[in-house]
Amino acid sequence: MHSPLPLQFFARDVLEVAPALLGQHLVRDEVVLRITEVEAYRWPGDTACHARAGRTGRNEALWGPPGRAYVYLCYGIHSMLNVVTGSDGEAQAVLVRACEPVLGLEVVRARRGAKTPGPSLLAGPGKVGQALGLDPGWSGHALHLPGGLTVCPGTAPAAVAVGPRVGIDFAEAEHRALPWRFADAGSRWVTRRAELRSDAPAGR
DNA sequence: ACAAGGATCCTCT
DNA sequence: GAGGATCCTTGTT
Repeated sequence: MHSPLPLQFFARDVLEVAPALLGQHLVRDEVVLRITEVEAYRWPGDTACHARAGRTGRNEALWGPPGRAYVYLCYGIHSMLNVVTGSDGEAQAVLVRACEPVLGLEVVRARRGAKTPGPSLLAGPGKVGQALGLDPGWSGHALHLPGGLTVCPGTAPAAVAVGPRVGIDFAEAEHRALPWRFADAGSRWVTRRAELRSDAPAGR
């Protein structure tokens, strides 16, 4: 069992934290998942960010202190896990889009309904939330304190791939084009590889 | 109280 | 690779 990453890890700009989260572990009880793909969202200046709707009950955790979870329901079905970054009062977060299993594969397969093996088990943000047994009630949960769900040190990727974010056709063209999606270039547990570029990673 | 839209997933071709 | 399923949140009436 590891200690969670400290608060200051999350209390940085989202464009620093997002690539740094690749390879880290999401830990809930006996289930451990290694993060392989993330996206950054940051308000203002990003019409894809949920903060565009203003401060609402649904996105309250997004505006709160860093190191917390922001879990929202998408399409009425999927619980999407975000890690809040920056400082209290800002609205920025990292969406976890994909993971690869480390421990607790049995539990993950049970929660997911044990379909076909391989990356389809955990490649996709709705799948990650389901595998961890999350729902919007987890919004505001501290990820840097022991208990429940935490983010713990893992193994960093050898190379990072970058590309535009997925599923934000509603946003302005300028924001759709931002290369704010980051993935472990060496992992198969990633969605839509064709849209990623493996050259010079951003951040750091 | 109602209509609209959505940071997706799954099942087919 | 494309299309439909699915149902909650939000803003408006």
